[in-house]
Parts: sequence; C-alpha cells; structure tokens
Amino acid sequence: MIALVDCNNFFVSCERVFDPGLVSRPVAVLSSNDGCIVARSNEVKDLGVTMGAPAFKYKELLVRHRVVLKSSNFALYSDMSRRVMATLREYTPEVEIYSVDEAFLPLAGEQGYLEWAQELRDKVGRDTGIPVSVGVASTRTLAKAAATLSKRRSGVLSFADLSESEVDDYLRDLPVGDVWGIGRKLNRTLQAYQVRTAYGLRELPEGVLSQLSVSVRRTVQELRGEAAAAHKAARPKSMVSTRSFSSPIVELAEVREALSSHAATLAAKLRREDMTTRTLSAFIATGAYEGYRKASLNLAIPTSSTSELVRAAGELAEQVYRSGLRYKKAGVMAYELVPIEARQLALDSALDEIKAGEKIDSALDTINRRWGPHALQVAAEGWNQSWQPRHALRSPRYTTEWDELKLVG
DNA sequence: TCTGGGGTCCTAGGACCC
DNA sequence: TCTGGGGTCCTAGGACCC
Repeated sequence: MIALVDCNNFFVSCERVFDPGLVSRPVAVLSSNDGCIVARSNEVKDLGVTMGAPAFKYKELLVRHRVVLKSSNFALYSDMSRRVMATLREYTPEVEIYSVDEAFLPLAGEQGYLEWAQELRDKVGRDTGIPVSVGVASTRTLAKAAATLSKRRSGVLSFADLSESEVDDYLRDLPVGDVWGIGRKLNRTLQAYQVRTAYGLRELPEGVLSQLSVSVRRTVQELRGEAAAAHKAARPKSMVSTRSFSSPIVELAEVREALSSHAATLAAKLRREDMTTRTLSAFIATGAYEGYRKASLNLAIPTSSTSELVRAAGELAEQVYRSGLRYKKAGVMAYELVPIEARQLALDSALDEIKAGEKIDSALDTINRRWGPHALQVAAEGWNQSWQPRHALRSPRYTTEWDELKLVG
C-alpha cells in the first residue's frame, strides 16, 4: 500500500500558523511580483477564484470580500515543508517527497490504514500546525485520488479499507479532470469519448485506450491497481532560476547583473543537492515571441562553483543581449546535471584550484545560511538590483531570520 | 535521380504536475 | 498597466549513420 500526504492550501496554511488571526478569514497568496494567485484558502476557493489567475482580474471581488493578500514567502514555506517531511519520516524513512507540499509513503502491514492515517494527520497537525489530507491505496494515482476525495470529508480516506463497490462509488464521484495525469487537453479528449469520471477512465475499452498516449495508458493501469507511475528520482535532472523583473530593463549592465544573480542562486542550489552541471543556459525575454533569446555554454568540467557559473552567465549575457528592447524576464538553466561524486575531471585539471574554489563556496554557504541567503554575494550581482521583483505584502520570515522571529507576549 | 529498412541522437514543443 | 516559478516526461522531426 502507499499513502499520499498532501498539505491543505499549503502556503495559506503556513501564513496562518504564524498569524492565527487569518484562520477564519479568506486568504490568498500571490506569486512573485504579486502577479498571480498561487494559493487560496477554502473561503477564497468558494468565491470562485481560480488557481493561477492574475490577481488584478479579481481585484474588485477580493476587495469586496476583504480577502487578505500575501506575497509569496518561500523562506517560510520551504522551512515549514522541511518540518512536515521530518514528521513524516518518523513513520517511515522512505518518504518520497513529491513536491513542497506532498509526499508518498510506502506502507507495510495488512490493515488498519484508516486509523493510521488519522493518527498521522493529527500528529502532523500537532507538530507543525499544518492541516493535511491523507489518501491510502495500492497505487500512487489511486492514493492521490483518495486524498483528493478525502478533502470534502474528514481529510483521510483509505481505499484499502473499502470493498470494491465502495471504491467504485468514490471513483464515480471524481471528475476525470481531477485524476493525476489528466490535464486540460486530455480532459477535453476524454470528454469527447464520453468519459466523465475516474471510474469511466478506468473502464475505458482497450480499443479506445490503444489510440491514446502511453501516459494515459499508464494512468489507467494505475487506476486498475497496477503500479505504473515511476518513482520520483531522488536526484534532480535539471535546475533553473528565473524571475520576472519589477519593471522592464533595457541596459546590458542590468541584464548581466540579473543573470549573474540567477547563476549565483543556481550554484548555491546545486551545492545544496550535491550536484554539478556541465552546461549553463541563459535567456532573456520581452514577453513577445520575437523577444526571446537563449544561449548555452559548455563548461570544461562539471561545476557548482559560484564564481565559474557567474562568469559563464556574464558571457551568456553578452550573447543574448540586443539593445533597444525592454526585457521583462530572465533566467539561467542547468540541464546536464552530474552528482558531484560522479563528476569526471580532466587529466590536466588544476586540483589545487578546484579545492580552493570549493573552500570559498563552502564559506559563502556557511555565511549565507547563518545571515540570510544574500548576506554575502558576488559583486557582479550588483548593489542596487532595482530589477528584483516586488513582494510588498510578504510576511516576516518567522523561522529562518533571527530579525524576523515571531514575538509573543 | 530515385530507391529501402533500420537505427541513434538531438532538439523543440507540448502536456502534465505542484 | 498589471498574467509565477520549478520541474518531468513524451513525441515528432531532422540529421546522420550503416
């Protein structure tokens, strides 16, 4: 059996842990630059506000219902995520972290899953203050379905404790578009085949199924109780750092700063995961199709060095920049990741230099862990950084910044 | 100039996820 | 005027090989 633990309205729940006044109020969390709505409390969902919608589109509605808006506070959310996952690990060390707010847990044993799930839900709530939903079933897709369906009820649901016909009834109650792996496009395709629910998808005849992609066939297998969804790899395969600017930028110097800053962020992220990269790509974009430019650079030796990646980003900035355009967005990407222990050096690699560089990076990481992610940075990232996105409505980083601790009493 | 079958690798784009 | 950011996987098409 496998359990899926899903944090309810995660970003909103994190905000509420540290500001209990928000608990009974409608709350929404905004994306970078305070652009889109990326998390909604149940009250906001009930207003019909959709996920990912631009906030301005709902401005009037949000004001009328006194919705509390918050900028994204990723320092807080990632730390809360770490706490939730730590609690899950007390149940089994084999927690498969699927996203910032979800994890799969393989379960041993024969029965009593529902009580187990209830206890886990209570424990996570006590330890972290985050409400979670738990679904238990024989495959990942079914566990996800159970968790989704549990949200309308008690927050826990185990298909493993139900009869076949009871499970069928639940699956008839789940719109096919809510099945894991069925997005907007496939939903439309399936509707054309008269498939409306998870049950309908599971019962799809072979003749129809063979015309659909392997992804759909796998999903159907999973719904039939046959494991087909891949384990999530422990190691990332790519990494990116991208942001929209607060307002459009036009100067090469600013493009270089922004790309350098992204490269430094990416380097630190690579080191956290014990990864290196063989290539670095960078792009800048105006928003229009013609205004998108991208370039890549092969690195002699796979690296996670801040100075090397920042230098590469500087070169890429020269390559992608064209004057006379107003850029809205930029980012750097690493696609060919190599675990640091599997990295191949060259015969003539200057080992002393590499070691010295690693020491500098490790000092950089130590300082920034202690004093905040940008306490120490390379000069190429610039001082002013007026291009940094807005986050006017951000709450304090309660758990990761000494200066922003919650004061009580 | 046209003609076969089989294969790999790379890239871009699309679809999906949170 | 204002529409996020970070991922994975699949497919199709082109280049190239024998």
